[in-house]
Amino acid sequence: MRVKEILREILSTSAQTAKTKGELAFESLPVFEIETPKLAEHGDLASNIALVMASQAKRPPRQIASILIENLSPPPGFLAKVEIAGPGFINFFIEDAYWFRVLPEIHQLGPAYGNSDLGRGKRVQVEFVSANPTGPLHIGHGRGAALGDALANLLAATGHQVEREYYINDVGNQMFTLGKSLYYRAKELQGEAVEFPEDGYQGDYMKDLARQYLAEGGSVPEKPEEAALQALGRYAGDRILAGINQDLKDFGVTFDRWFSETSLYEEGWVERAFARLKEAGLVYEREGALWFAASRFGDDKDRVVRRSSGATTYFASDIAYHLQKFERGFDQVVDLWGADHHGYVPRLMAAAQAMSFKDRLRIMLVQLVTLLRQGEPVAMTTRGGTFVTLREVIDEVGKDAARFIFLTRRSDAHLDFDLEVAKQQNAENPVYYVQYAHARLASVFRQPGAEGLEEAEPNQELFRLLSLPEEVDLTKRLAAYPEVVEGAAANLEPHRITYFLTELASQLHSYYRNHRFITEDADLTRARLALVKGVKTVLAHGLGLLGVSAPESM
RNA sequence: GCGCCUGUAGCUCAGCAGGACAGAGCAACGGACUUCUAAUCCGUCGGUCGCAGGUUCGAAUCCUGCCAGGCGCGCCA
Repeated sequence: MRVKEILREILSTSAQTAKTKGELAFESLPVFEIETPKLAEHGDLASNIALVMASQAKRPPRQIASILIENLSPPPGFLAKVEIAGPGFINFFIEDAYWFRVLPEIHQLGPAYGNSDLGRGKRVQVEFVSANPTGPLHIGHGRGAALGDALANLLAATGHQVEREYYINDVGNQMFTLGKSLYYRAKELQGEAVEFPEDGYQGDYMKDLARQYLAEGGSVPEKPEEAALQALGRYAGDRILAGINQDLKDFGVTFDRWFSETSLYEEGWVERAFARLKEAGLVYEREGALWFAASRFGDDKDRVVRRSSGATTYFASDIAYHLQKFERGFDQVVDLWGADHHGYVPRLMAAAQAMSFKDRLRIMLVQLVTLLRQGEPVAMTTRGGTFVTLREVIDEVGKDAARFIFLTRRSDAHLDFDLEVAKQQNAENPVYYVQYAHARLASVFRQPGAEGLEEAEPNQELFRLLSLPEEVDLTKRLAAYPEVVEGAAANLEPHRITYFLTELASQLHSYYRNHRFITEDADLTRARLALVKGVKTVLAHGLGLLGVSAPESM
């Protein structure tokens, strides 16, 4: 059992005991915190229980704290010291020997240390990237990809059954525009003086695609007839999607399912969604169009789902898609969207509420990435064709550095991504700092002096030799790891892992620099190797969650 | 005009669903390699937490109002 849980239990028990003995009066035990204080003098863990009980018990917090401490019955060898501090905090100092219990646990669990069963039995879907197949992925998509993948990893590590999904908008106008763009680029290549349409996709990738199309013997009709353009659009869409798939693979991201919007129509999901809303009286006709009464669920206004032309809207597809998702039985669905779609959230949530799966849907917004090159912003628009692709970023700075940098920010904060900084392999680039810690340890275990010793079953007696403050602190950090993973998963915040790893690496580097692990004393060596083996295991686990490699050497 | 996100050290950002004197990296300055990888370590310098009120025993954190930056407000996707 974890230290925090033990404390919570003995504190609750103490309060109940005091109540029974008539020393404290309270209706029900209020919610209290147990947390790691910022300052070491305040102990390993501290609780505000006395402060939050004060109003109910009608006594000063410090007095309550003192009563609670008197009634405490901790397990033997657990507590070194308990203090009342400040306004009434209870500070707990845990026996060093107790912390070292985590080391055998890590050795035993190996790469599974850090996993938990928090989400056991829960099916979760993470839908991310879902970029329209009208052009290559750009750097903003990269952030979404890194984040979605790390989230999925976190959820999987905490015992959820996770599915990664990519939604393909392959219906409607944009496929037609894509076909039109291909058509005119092909005509240009054939030497015809045509004028490229203003609403076409300007990027050079369309020229490449046209070249490829012609090289494969594709035919270009005389006139831009609709059917021909649709076919060209499908061709281009397929090729672009294949490119996206490849880019994502090289970025370390794979999906369990690529979901086609078209299939929603083929399988009747859109009609099913309409029928369901109709039944509930939430759609109506006006000016020839069909409207969903989104304003009844907190949206600004009602929204069109079928235009007067008879064509359904993107929103209609999305309602149907989410209905389909929940019919698949997910306990939770996480949608990762670019922040430029945030205005769309209320209407989808309105639909979710109307169909009563609102509490199972979580829409996360990924703020935009401002790309810099040597401090200068780079303008990006897909249509205008000026943008830095994810492919370029992977080629220039590498998958590991890119993913790590994307995950050093909260998702709802804007991100400045400087290509030149990301490329540098120095201290400004935290990914190498963490990877280097791992590589250094790998090197230690390759030393002749480490032979055989690392295999030794670590026993508690041995850990008495770990008396340095940094050794105890490092162990405490390792012990905290599973909780950090759970917190990151529960709050959908992968950046917590990034920060944890940077701190762990920092502690390790400092320890490494000041002390030798392989020493004259075989027992001490054994103990220290057991400790740093634990560090190495946790570093590898954390990097794995982020989708960043843990190199054996650098 | 309305809505969402952001505003913490010169720069880039953390701050764990309010807690004890606000943290890290970079930059600047000064040190440390005959020793398991110096992509490292040690030290110094640096902040009215955008501003003003409010709630609380206690606020960077919650509420209100301003200010600044970003994004979005279609029978587009």
